[in-house]
Amino acid sequence: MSTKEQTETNRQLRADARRNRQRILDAAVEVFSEQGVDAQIDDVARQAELGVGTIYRHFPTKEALVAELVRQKFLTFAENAREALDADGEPFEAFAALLRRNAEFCSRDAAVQHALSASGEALWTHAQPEIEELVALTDQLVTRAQAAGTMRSDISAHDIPMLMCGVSSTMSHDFPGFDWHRHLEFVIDMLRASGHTN
Amino acid sequence: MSTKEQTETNRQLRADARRNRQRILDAAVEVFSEQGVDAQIDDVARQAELGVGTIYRHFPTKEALVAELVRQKFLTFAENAREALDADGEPFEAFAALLRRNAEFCSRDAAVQHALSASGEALWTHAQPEIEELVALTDQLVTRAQAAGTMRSDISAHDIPMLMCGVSSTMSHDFPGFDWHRHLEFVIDMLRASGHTN
Amino acid sequence: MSTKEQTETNRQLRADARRNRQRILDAAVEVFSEQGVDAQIDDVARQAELGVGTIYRHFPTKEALVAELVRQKFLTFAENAREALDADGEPFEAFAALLRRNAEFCSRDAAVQHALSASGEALWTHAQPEIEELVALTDQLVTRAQAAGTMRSDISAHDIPMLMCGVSSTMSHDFPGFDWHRHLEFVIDMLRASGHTN
Amino acid sequence: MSTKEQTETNRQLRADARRNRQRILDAAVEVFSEQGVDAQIDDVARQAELGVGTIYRHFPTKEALVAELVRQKFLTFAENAREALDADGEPFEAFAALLRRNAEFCSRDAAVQHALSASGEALWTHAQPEIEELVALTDQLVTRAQAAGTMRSDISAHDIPMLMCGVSSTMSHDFPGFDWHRHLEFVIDMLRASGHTN
DNA sequence: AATGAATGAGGTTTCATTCAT
DNA sequence: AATGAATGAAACCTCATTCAT
Repeated sequence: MSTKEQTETNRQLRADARRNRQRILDAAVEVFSEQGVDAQIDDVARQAELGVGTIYRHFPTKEALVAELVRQKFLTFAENAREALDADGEPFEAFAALLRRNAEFCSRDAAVQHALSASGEALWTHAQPEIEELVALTDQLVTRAQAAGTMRSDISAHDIPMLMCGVSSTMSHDFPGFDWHRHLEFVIDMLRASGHTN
Repeated sequence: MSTKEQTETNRQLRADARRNRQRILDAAVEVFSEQGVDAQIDDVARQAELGVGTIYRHFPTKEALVAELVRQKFLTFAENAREALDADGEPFEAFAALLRRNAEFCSRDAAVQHALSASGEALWTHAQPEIEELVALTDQLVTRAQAAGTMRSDISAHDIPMLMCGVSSTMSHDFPGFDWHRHLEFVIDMLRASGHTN
Repeated sequence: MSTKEQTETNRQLRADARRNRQRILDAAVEVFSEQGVDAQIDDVARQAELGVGTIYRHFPTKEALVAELVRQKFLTFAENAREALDADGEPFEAFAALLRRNAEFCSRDAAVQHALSASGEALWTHAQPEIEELVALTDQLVTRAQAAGTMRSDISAHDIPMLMCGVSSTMSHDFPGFDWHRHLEFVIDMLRASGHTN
Repeated sequence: MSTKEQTETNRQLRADARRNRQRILDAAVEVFSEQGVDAQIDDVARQAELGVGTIYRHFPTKEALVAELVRQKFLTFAENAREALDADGEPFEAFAALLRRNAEFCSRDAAVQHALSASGEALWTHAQPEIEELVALTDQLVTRAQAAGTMRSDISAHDIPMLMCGVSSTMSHDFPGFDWHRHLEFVIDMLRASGHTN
């Protein structure tokens, strides 16, 4: 077998493995969203149409799988934040649009929400770099909006995940009267510099 | 055994039983706060210095015990709300004081917070009467503050548990930068009629 | 319930538990002897006619169960050695009788034999006190027989377990021609001071 | 492809295959010696720097691989025995030298020792021819030494593997005071005709 | 009524073996 | 022929719940 063929074969295999890895992550989102993180790995395997062993080949423990789900969520948040930073338009409104986008994204899979409430710090540490980037980007967005005078000046970048986490908690409780869209708009209104309505 | 002795024995037993029931609830708060609702019944029993069997005499399942914890929490919320309704002073400030008091109460035991994120609807239904009373009282408090012109007029009684639930979620994450006192003050700001600062 | 009754009840329960503990140990000997230490805990449970959980209540891990089996074996060795020390008669012959007795005892359950070859040091450490006592007693027996001039003078107490371990290894292989009785007699002959035949 | 090319390719492949087979056996000795026969096939593959699939091409099951290891050990024993038979010098001393040589050889890889204690008869049967040859050669060596009057006359060829197996068991236990060199010398003493010291 | 030992279904994880590339 | 990803039966262990004392 020539070197080229060898390389292509390897790539092929890796592509296969990579596709399975994605299948696992997708299945995990699906299953954990429906049943909470206490769902069984066997159910994830069944959803992914793969053997349990395959999951354990990709993720050494169940916790590692959940941690990766968390990381991917923060990765998306950070990507969205980067786009918001590049976007034209009024800084505060761009920021508000980002919050709505991220909340919408969260509402589509409850998996990570469940995960975060149930589990320990190991989850945060795995996503450390992504979290740090998100905070840095948020800081830029906040600073820019405050400079424009359209965001409350006493808001810090750290307040945003805290408030958004609150919005997310509204999503995961089906208590009567709970409405995360409404919760989010309260938050956005509060962040806006008083006197500035859009 | 004479009737009198029988009665005294019964009284004795009932007093014992009542005390044990309370020991169990206290132990459950302690243990679930520390370890989450996934803590074992055996741990609750050990903390209560009782046998597991005794817990099952008082609560048919683990879920029933957790549900009772939830109910008691709403009971306290309702009691506090009743007191706030009786209190003198500016209606909005009285309401804000209630929120601070309830949040403080929540922060002292994380048990229910953990419980709510992990479990299903059975929890809500067990506490139905207490929840309904709480909503009714909240409605009165909200209406009164809105009549005084110091609370945003578009707030409904249902928004309060939703926003407070968000504050509670801040308590149960030890994410860097999270501070539930700060979150709560943001919420109070959200509720206040614009132009009215205390 | 009176204090006396209470105490009796506890004793009753403990007696029950103690009997089950013994059932587990007996079952473990039976199963590990037949199938080796790789046998499943479920099989031990079935043999003991108990649930798996009961085994795990008595022994935290499978290894702990095996370690206890080892400890009990050394306990018996030490008891036998103590009896040999008390026995009348020629010191070397008393010692030889002890070796035959211990070997016979070993041959009746191969469980520990299997265990020792398969597992690590954790096993030794659990039985440390029993091993030390056995060595001390062996030392006395050896010294006494050497003083009587009927045992080779260059033998040390540590040689005995080493040689007996060799005899045991003969038991656990069903290689054609292997005969542990014969192996043991070679060992005893070798230990005897030359010129002294019984 | 020309016939010549075909042949060369085949030769190439066969040489490759032979080299891989040896790599596997070497890796197996290395890994099983360190971790016991419970080590994973994946570990053997990693040590051999080959894929697991390649191991399964050469050996149908894990047991077959272990059995081959056992066979090779007996092969070496038989070779050594043949050399001992050819050697000049006092027959008993030549035999003792053989035992020392074989023990030394065993002590360098504990793999087979571990294997034998853990596994069943399939191992013996695979090595049947080599074992039979070893026994035949041992018989000649024993007879010769007995004829010379330097070995106990009641020793049979079957006693030798039994006693040596005991020495090997000393190698695989790191129990305090165990010393296989010392054990081996005791065995040699057992075999020596009384009154003949070297 | 209280106890805590016993239960066993069910969860996570491992690993010999197969098979697509 | 070689690779190593995939498989899934089977192992260990947990824990809500039951039940004999």
